[in-house]
Amino acid sequence: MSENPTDLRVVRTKQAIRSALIALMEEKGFEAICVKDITERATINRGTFYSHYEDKFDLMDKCQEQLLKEMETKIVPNIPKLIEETKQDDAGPMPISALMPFFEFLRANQSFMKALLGPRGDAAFQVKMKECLHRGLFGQEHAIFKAEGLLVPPRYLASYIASAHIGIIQEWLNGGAIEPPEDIARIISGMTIKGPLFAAGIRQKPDA
Amino acid sequence: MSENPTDLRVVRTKQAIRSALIALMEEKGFEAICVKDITERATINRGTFYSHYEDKFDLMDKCQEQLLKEMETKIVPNIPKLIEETKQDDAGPMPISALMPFFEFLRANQSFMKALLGPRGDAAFQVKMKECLHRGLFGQEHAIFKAEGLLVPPRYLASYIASAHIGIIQEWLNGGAIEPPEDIARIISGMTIKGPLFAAGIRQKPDA
DNA sequence: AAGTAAAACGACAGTTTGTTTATTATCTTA
DNA sequence: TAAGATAATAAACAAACTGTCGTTTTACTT
Repeated sequence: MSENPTDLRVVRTKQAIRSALIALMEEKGFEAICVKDITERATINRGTFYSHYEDKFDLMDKCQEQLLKEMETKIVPNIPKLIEETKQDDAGPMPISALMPFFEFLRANQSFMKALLGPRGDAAFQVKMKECLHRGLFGQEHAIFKAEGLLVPPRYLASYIASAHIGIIQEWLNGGAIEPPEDIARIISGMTIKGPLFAAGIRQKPDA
Repeated sequence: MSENPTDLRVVRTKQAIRSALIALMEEKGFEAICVKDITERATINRGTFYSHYEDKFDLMDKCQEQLLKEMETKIVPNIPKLIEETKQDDAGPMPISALMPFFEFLRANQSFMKALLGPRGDAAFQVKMKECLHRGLFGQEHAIFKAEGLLVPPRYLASYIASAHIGIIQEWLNGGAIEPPEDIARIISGMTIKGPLFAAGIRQKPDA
């Protein structure tokens, strides 16, 4: 309810609860977590949990919402830049600078992201994240892809690209996000623009 | 334990349990299902459930395992054909015939697949399915992609392609799998071989 | 330093879980 | 088709988790 919690106790408890959630997600997965687990890990009273959240699902929702809100911030403002770079590219370097804030954000929130997108994560979050990417790429007034004249139904184009990106992110996080964000941005852009097989060096010169 | 259940009672109950699981998955999602729900829906005694499965997770595992086993059957035997078609294509029709059994299988198991891959589904299943696709494409002796000379790390190539495919499948199932399998196969192949942007008609003639 | 609000504590009934018992129903096969 | 085997039912059990409440204690704000 409280928008701006000024009381330090509230801030502390909420932080403890969220940290506990993330830690437990990595250990057991959300499904196996019960409220008792969370409160024990956060060393707070169980009743206190219920004074902040309805149940563990409510907690999860709030955490995801916050994350997605921030995430969108890292994408939307960079769309115009991305369009520029995508258009002018053909042989030169891949358009990566526009994607950097996004991947840096993912790395900064590594543990939670990994837990959410991992095998014990939340399928609903993947859907939300796809929608986020979708809005970022298609929902703008200066959208990359005008929905006219496509050879493939827009839904499928969007699904393909969004899912592929999430797949790369999962792989990246799963390996500990060792590679610098630039590398990942380059890999993703290359495969999306030139096509996965071509970018990988398997197919050569695909002409119509 | 029993490999081949000859007793009709066993067959009946197991079938009832699985049907109940699928129905409830669509309604509430796996997370919200309890054993009591399943047994009530299946109109069997709760004790009977426990004589067949350890818990709802065990049931889920068994169902997924069976599905994945069959699924692999629809992919692996068609890999050689797929390679042929992928190689010879450049301007002609997309290689689709090799993918048909796979998409037909998905459609035949529509409700369960949709539930598993949907927002209330199981993230672990998506991972397993990606591994399945991965094995199908990379794990063969006559693999499509030799792991040498790739411009993109093989892990990322595989993740990209597998995730993109699953994304398309999700979109397809989510819309009720209205389009015939051929159409979906064509869309998927096109984007993978020529690249999503090119296949969509946004970029033209991508040369190195 | 006083007033206020949060957190802790402990208890509550209601569910769900997994196990176990004795009993009934049903299938297999001889 | 009858006998024996085995699956399914019914009912009860402790244990764990849930969500809620009222009271007491703690600690933050001003």
